[in-house]
Amino acid sequence: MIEKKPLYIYNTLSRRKEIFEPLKPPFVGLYVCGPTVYGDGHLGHARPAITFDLVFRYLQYLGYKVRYVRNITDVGHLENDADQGEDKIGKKARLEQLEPMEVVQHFTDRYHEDMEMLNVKKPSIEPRASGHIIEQIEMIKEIHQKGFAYESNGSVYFDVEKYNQLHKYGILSGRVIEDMIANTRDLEGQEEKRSSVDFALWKKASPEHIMRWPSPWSIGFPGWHLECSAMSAKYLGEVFDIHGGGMDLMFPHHECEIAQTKIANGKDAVRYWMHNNMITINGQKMGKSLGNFITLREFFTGAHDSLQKAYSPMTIRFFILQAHYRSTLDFSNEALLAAEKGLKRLLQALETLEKLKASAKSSVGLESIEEKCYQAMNDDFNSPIAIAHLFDAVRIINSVHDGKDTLSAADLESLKNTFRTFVVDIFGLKADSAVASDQSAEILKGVMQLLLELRQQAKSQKDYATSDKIRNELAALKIVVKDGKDGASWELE
RNA sequence: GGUUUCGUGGCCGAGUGGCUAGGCAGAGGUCUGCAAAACCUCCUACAGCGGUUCGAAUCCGCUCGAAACCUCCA
Repeated sequence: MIEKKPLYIYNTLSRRKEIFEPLKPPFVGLYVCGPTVYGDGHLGHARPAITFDLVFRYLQYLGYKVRYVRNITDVGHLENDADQGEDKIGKKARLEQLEPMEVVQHFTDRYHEDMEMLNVKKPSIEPRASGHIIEQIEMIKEIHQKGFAYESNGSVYFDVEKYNQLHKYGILSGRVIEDMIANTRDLEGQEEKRSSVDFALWKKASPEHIMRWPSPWSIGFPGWHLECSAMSAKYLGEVFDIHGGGMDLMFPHHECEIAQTKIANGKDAVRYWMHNNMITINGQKMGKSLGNFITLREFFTGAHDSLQKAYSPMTIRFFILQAHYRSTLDFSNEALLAAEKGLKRLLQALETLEKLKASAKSSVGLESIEEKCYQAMNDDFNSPIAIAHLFDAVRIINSVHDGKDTLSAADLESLKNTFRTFVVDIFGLKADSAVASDQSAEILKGVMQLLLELRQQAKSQKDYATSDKIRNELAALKIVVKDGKDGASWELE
C-alpha cells in the first residue's frame, strides 16, 4: 500500500463520493461493460477503456490485487429497425457472407490492436457472451423458478412490475416505473410482453436470425442485459466491488442487471457503480446511431474529413485524461492540437529529467507535488488536477535544466520517482515509438551525436553557414535540433 | 413530457462559500550568432435575474440555453 489516505469514488447509486473499501482487501473485483464487436471502435469507445484503465492502474498502484473483467459482447444486441429480431452481428454477417464468429473475431482483433496502441492494459479476464450461454440459461431458470419471469411464445421476459412490488426498480437511474409505463413509446414486437417495461431474458430466434442456441424455451439467444450479470457473477462472485461502463448504459442496461441479479442470487451484486461520461462532437454525443463517429483508426491515420491531421494514440489518451471522467468531453481539432502540444511538453520533461544533475541543495521545494497528485487521484480519480500538478513539476525540471534552479540528490531522486510513477505507470503515457529501441535506432543515435559535434565545432569557429546547413538539412528530415546551455539535443518531429 | 446532468477567460478544461488550477493560443521580455526550445511577466472568467451570507463563480429560487437517457449505443 502506497498511501493510507482514503480513496473516494463517486458512486452513481448514491450520487456522492464514498470512501472506497473493498469487500475483501487486498482484493478488488472490477467489471466493465466492453464493446459489441460489430464494427471498429471509435473515439467514444476509448473513453471507458482509458477511464477504467486508469482505475485499474491506480488501484494496483495502491497495492490492491485487482481482478479486472471486461467482456466482449459477441452475441449481439437486438436490432430495432426493419430487421426486427435480428441481432447486429448476425446482420453484419449476412451482409458480408461471413460466419458470425468470423465477424466477431475480426473486430475483436482490431479492438485489441486499438487498445494496445492506446496503451490500455489487458483486463485480467475477457469473457465472451457466446461462451457463457449455459450460465445465462441457468440464470434465467433461476429467475423463472422464483416467479419473476414468464414465457411467451418461446421467449422469456422479466416481470418488472412484480419486481417493483418488492424492490424498487430504477434505483440507479432515478426512474419511477409508473412514469415509464406512461411514457414508453409503442414499438414493434412488444405484444409478447405483459408490460412495456418488461425486458427480454431469452428471445426466440426468427428464421433470419443466424446466431442461435438451444434452450428449454426455444432455439434462440439470450437477452441484451443478461451476459454482464452472468459473467460478473461467475468471475467476481455474487457480490463484487466496482462495476463500470458508459453513462448511456445506466438505463436500461445496468438497471436491468441490478433487477436480474437481485432475484437470481438475492443480493445487490455491485457495491460501487461508476459511469464515464460521453465524448461529444459539436456538442452532440458521438455515437453509432447518429453516424457522427470517428473511428480510432481514422484518428491514428488522419483519414477522416473532420480531421485536420493524424493524431497519435497517446494524444488521444492524454486528451481523455485531461478531462475528468464524469464530464462530457467535446472533440475538436483545436482541443486535440492543444493536447498534442501539452503531451509533448510533458514527455519532453520526462527525458530532460534523466539528464539533470544533482546539486548540493535544492532551491525549490517539491515535496508537495507528489502529495497533491495523490490527493487528486484519491478524489475520484481526478486526473486533470494531477496532470496540472505534473506541469508544475515540468516547470521545475526545465528550470533546473536551464541552470536557474537546483535540486539536491535526494530531491532529484524523489522527483524522478514521482514523475515517472504518474506519467508512465499511472497515466500510461509514453513516447510514441517512432524510433523503436532496435539496432537502427542505436545507429541513428550515434550518427546524430557525430553531426551535433561537427555542428558545434563549426559554431565555435563562427562558421554559421555550415552549422545552419546541418540544422536545416536535418529539419528537412524532420529532425529538430535544439540548442541548450550545455550542448544541443535533437528529437524527431 | 419524465429522469439525470451541465452552462467557467480566444479555445480546451479543473475547482465549488473567502487564499482566484493547468494546457493551448496571444502579447512583452531573458537567453541565443540567428532561429527553435526553455525560462520570466502579462491577458483574470465563472449564462441572466433575484435571495441567503460579513463575503458566492461556488448555496437556494426563478429565467434562458445545451446535452444524455427514456429504443441499440461507450
